[in-house]
Amino acid sequence: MTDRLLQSLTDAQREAVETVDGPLLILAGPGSGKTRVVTHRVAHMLNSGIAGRNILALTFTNKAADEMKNRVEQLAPGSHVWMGTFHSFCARLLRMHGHLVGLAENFTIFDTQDSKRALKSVLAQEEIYLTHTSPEAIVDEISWAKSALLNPEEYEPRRSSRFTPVGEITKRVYKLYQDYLIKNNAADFDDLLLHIATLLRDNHELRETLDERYRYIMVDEYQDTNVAQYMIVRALSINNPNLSVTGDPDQSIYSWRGATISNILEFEKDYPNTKVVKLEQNYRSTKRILRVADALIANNTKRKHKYLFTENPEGDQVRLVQFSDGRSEADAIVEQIQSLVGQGKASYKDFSVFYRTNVLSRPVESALRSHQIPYQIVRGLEFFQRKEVKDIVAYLQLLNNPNNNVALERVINTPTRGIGKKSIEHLVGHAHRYDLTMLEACRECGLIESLSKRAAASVSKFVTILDILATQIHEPLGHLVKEVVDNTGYLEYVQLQDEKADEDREANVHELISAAEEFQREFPDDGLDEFLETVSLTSDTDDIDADPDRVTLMTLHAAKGLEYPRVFIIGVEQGLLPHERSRDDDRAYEEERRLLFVGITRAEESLQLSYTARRMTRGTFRPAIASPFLLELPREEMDVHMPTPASAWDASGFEPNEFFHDDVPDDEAWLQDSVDAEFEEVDVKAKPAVPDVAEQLASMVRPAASMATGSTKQEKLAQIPQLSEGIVVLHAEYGTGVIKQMSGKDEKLTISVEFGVDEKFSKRFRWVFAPLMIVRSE
DNA sequence: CAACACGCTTTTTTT
DNA sequence: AAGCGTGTTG
Repeated sequence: MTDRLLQSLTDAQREAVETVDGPLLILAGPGSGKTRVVTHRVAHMLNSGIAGRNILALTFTNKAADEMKNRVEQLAPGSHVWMGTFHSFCARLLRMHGHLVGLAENFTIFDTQDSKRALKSVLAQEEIYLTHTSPEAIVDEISWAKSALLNPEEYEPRRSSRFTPVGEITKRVYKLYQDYLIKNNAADFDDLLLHIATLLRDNHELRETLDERYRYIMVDEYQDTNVAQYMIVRALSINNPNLSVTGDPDQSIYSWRGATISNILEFEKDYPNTKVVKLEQNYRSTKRILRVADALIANNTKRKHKYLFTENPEGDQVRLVQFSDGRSEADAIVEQIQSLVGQGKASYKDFSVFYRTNVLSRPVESALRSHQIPYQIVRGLEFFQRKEVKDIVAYLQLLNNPNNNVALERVINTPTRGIGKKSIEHLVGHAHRYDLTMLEACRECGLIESLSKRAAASVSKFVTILDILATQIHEPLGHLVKEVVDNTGYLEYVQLQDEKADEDREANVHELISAAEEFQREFPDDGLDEFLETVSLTSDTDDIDADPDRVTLMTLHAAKGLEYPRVFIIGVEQGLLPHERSRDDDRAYEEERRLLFVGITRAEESLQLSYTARRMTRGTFRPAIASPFLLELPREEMDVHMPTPASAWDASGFEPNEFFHDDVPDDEAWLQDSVDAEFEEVDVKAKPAVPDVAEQLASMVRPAASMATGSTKQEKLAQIPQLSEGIVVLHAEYGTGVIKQMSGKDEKLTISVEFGVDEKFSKRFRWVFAPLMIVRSE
């Protein structure tokens, strides 16, 4: 068996598979058979007598985990290897050991939306009104801190947020937010990692037990691990440093989520006797596709050169096409697919379409639908994120964890039952005053004087519904979900909405019931805890209606680790790829390039990149400009299709067929022109060197990251000389104001600031502590 | 005091 | 599409 396993592998691959003990770093270029190596390695370990329960394989996405599970199952059926995402692994550990950090077994996992609501509750409680930043920005900042393993005490604003109110506010609310989560018996995504990392650091006994239990650990996509993930892996590999990681620095695309590429670059330093295996031969793509990818990525400066080669055929040129707009782009692609499938040269499952942002999928979707081509979309509008699904799930979460105030506030008036904003405010106030959960406060609604009789009656009815449902909590999941839908009258509520908005939310409710039934069939021993965990940590219901032969649509991020014979990458445009937000940041810019690199290297046989002349954004057409990355691609490998210059800007008389004539300019002037045009546009918009006050103030409405004032105590002290009466400052809550009065010195400096446009009001602050920054000094 | 309709805005990427 | 503020109706 083992021999057969090894036979099919190349020398380099076999070396990786056979290295079982000790640290192992597998540097795997795209298409180098990494998944093959990892799965064969697991099978090989099992064959050499290592128990499945001692092996842990961690991935980033559920897709990657499923893929691995399936392939290991084929090679070594019935093994008990724990394969899953970091987050699901940590969630399972936290079910067992959560009490050590204040979480009961039935804790709820808050998704991004829940986290935001939780933060809003905290802000409301603290009476913090954000005028110059957003809850999203604060949640993001907390998320960043958590993935860097900074607890509320250790947190200091990071570089980019230090000069905005975000840093100040985060410092103020991080701890409170965290306390709120614990009170709700809840953990956000980052907590799953943070709590486990903290536990492993502080609890030696637990660390040793788990280190011993998971003696062999494999981590996929190691270049995308953040500090928390790094610490977890490290903590589990001290007594048994049999850690193997795979990765490719050129495919690091998650730094925005806190991934630190140094984890992979310094792996050899962390683990002294590391064996390094390089997988360089590509088995996936044609020579041409690989050369295009290589030429592109060579433009990254912060990069080790890597040799990529393939023995695959030369293949066709990479197509580069300009379309007039997103619709013709979508239509043409769908027609290409239809035509190739019609000729019997390909089937639907060979095709996939990648894009930078989720919105770009919409025209492609509608084109596919109108041609009745089967397709699947990887997390576009995520099923479990839809309002109707989240509502039902919130009921389930509340039943499972009565401390979950976020869920309660979501469902207390959904369907509407006469409990409005004011009533909820009274309930929140009551809960806060007597330190109760929202549910407890609801039970006492008769005692709350401020609550109207009518509202109190509604609240009582709501509590009764919950109590009835609570008796069914151990029923089979499908039944339970149905009970929730029935008892709350949710279907009637949703039908009403469907009629008005011409939607089909009802279908989604039914799909959720099926999903619950399906889950129960697959995992008969699991209950509500596990179901809700799965719901929180997965985003699509892929395997429910699995028609295997369909076109796949996904973002470039989601595409990592996958491969398709025929790939389309749409919207390769300035502002999209590279994305607008990476414009001023070299490192982010290079990450955008890696993103395109990842996309290109997914293709086996054929690849088409496209951009448009104008693209619909937020309801209006804007001229689009070809991505500068396209200029970096080797012209001799490309097959360029573009319309005559005149028609590019004249959408009216434009037929899709016109795009495919062969009237291609010899030089790259057309592309260069678009790039120049962009530069001109930038120059026009560029801020004057010395902006006037009004303009400065206007730009403050959305504070830019580049504002040059400080906010640590040291920096605040250093700024004092700049202060004087009449100076304009920005307060995180109150906005801009003018310094009216100053007293005290240094740390004791107290200033009084007048805010407000029509209605003026003044506040006094100790300068070093105040969430204030200098807007304009003179 | 609640419900609903309307317009405005918002969004990079994911667990 | 969904959240938010605003205005109207009940």
